[in-house]
Amino acid sequence: MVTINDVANAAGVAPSTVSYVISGKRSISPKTRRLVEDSIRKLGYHPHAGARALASSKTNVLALVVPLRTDLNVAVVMEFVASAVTAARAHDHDLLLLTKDEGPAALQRVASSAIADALMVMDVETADPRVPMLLALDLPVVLIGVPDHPAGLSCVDLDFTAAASACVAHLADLGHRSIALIGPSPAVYRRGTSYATRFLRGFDEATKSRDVRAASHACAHSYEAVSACLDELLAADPGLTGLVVHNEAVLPGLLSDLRHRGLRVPEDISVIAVCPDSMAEQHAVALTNVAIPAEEVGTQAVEMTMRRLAGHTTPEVRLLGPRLTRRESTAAPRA
Amino acid sequence: MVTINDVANAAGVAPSTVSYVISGKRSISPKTRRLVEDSIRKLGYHPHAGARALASSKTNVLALVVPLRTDLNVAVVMEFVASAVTAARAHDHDLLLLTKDEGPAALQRVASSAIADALMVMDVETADPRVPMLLALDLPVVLIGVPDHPAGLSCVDLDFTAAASACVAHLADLGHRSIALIGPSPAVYRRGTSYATRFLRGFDEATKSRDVRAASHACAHSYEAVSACLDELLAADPGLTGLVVHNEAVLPGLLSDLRHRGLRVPEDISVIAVCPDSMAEQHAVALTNVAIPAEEVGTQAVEMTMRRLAGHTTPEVRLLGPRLTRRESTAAPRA
DNA sequence: TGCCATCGTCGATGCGCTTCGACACACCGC
DNA sequence: GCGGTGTGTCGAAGCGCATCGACGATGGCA
Repeated sequence: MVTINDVANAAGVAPSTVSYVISGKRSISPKTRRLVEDSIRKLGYHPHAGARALASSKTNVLALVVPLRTDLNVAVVMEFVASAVTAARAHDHDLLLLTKDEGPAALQRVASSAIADALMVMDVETADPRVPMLLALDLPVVLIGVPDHPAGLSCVDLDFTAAASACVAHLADLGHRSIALIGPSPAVYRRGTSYATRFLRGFDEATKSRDVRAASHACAHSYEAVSACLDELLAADPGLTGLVVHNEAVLPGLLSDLRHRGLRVPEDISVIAVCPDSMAEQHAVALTNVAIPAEEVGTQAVEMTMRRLAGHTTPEVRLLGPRLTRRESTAAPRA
Repeated sequence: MVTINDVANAAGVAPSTVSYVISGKRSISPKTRRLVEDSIRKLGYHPHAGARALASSKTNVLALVVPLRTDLNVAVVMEFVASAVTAARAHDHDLLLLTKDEGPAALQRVASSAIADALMVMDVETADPRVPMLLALDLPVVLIGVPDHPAGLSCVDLDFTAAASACVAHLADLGHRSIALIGPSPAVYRRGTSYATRFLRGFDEATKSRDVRAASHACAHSYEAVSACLDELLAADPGLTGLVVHNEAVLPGLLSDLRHRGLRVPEDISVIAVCPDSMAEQHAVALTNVAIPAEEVGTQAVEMTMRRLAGHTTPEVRLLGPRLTRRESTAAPRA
């Protein structure tokens, strides 16, 4: 292993000088800098992460807590993770992956072992049991999602309430008088997942204020569940002409089931989805959608984290405005 | 921060004794052990990861290199990652996420900074440029996939060649005389992705030996690409009755396109997919499939890594046997 | 020419832990 | 009762780095 001493010897300077060249925390003459940098390159020197962490109490590692559930949208989670890794690397940080399954104790462990400098937490629940612990942790924490009482925690997410409004407004503007929300699986609601709750709230408020008949239904991933869900919704209101789908996994099954029922999209029924754009474009009938900007949320989460690490102490709550793209799956209902 | 000294003081022993209690590397009297363990619990002591890494040159971190591409199956990647994290935690290790985009240099960095104890590398290519570098690294490395010259590297993956054989055999046994492979996107083949190449080879060999007319076609994710792909295949051989789909993302589009063409599954055309079971079951017509055992591969990869870390020096290549499940999407062709 | 301020570099110290050799004590057999 | 063999515990050293105070050199100004 090549150490800072090796570099110092090669360059004919003191180890501390090498350290200052690397960190830039003291001024260095151009001559010395060149000398040191050449030696670093020549020897292929990389500072020992452990030693650095010990001496500086900074690990340059961000921990990310992800849900392992398959009832969440894996594609979105993956996209988020990917952009977070990339953004973290851009700030010279690495990403450590934790699972929600490990529970609050894992957060304790990471914090008190000084494994990471900050925490990013996905799949936040309305009354998330981890929040009090996170507050006590005195590490910077950024939540992806918004719990009921974020207190001193930073949060970032799509504004799902506004997203729901946008969906309802789009359909209502087209003239739909009866629309239904097909939501995530019951388990997601049951544990009070932040985004599901917020979307539902937005949907309820918007349909009420637009004077539109509304129904909503949680829906598991299986084909049977989708079918049963449509059965119920159509039975409850045969005049249903608009569907807001806040459950990406269900889309393929839903569309093919509609076809089986002889319901054409958008002629007989309009469908607007909350999903990544790539997913919306992938269907035979391209879907009107509100985008889930997983990539931007990931980037933002990292940026907020880095700001906290840089000393910004005031937590921010950032809700990204929804972006609705009209494609082929929505139209005015037939008179 | 509570240190090993605090624990030692609280327990009335030397710091080194505390260390030995934790590591179990020397025998400790039951009395002392209890004393120390109580203090640890009472103080909520967690060893400082950096200090530990510095002193022992072990980080208890596994690095995993994942592809960020969206032309790979995100669900499979996610499932793999999830099981790897879980398996790693079971061995008291954490998982650091790297992206393939960072290139070979990132592997160097991780190795020489002593950020991780071992590397797991996904999305391996036939002639992967990272292989020579990995060999030089003197960290344990486990590849997910099999390059042309694994030399001294451990590998684990589904036996895609055998999987292809199984698919062909299933269709041939049912009586199909003309079948086609719909593979991953052209880009995947172009960069020589290990699993795609191996599957194609297996497909070619099996169709040849079973005397079945065969065609194969790379296929991008878009609906247009799927459509064009089917156009070509059906034009080339109107007698086509069996489809082997080695591209999960394309399944929904493919199935709905077939329906549009008036081709019923399985009456007019049989479809067998290579995809996770959950995905196969999710379609209106449940799909006969060869499972992609992402979870088991993830677990195995970690187990192999841990074995290497434990001193097992001989690299192993482990190919998991394919498991075919017959569902509703395959049947004998009509006479 | 002499003094002070500034800039660039150096040495020493300590971060929290593991590990090695040393050591104290108890217990065995003769 | 003595030497010998373990067993359990301790103290010290050192892992590779960041950081702080100190110090020499250089240049400006009087």
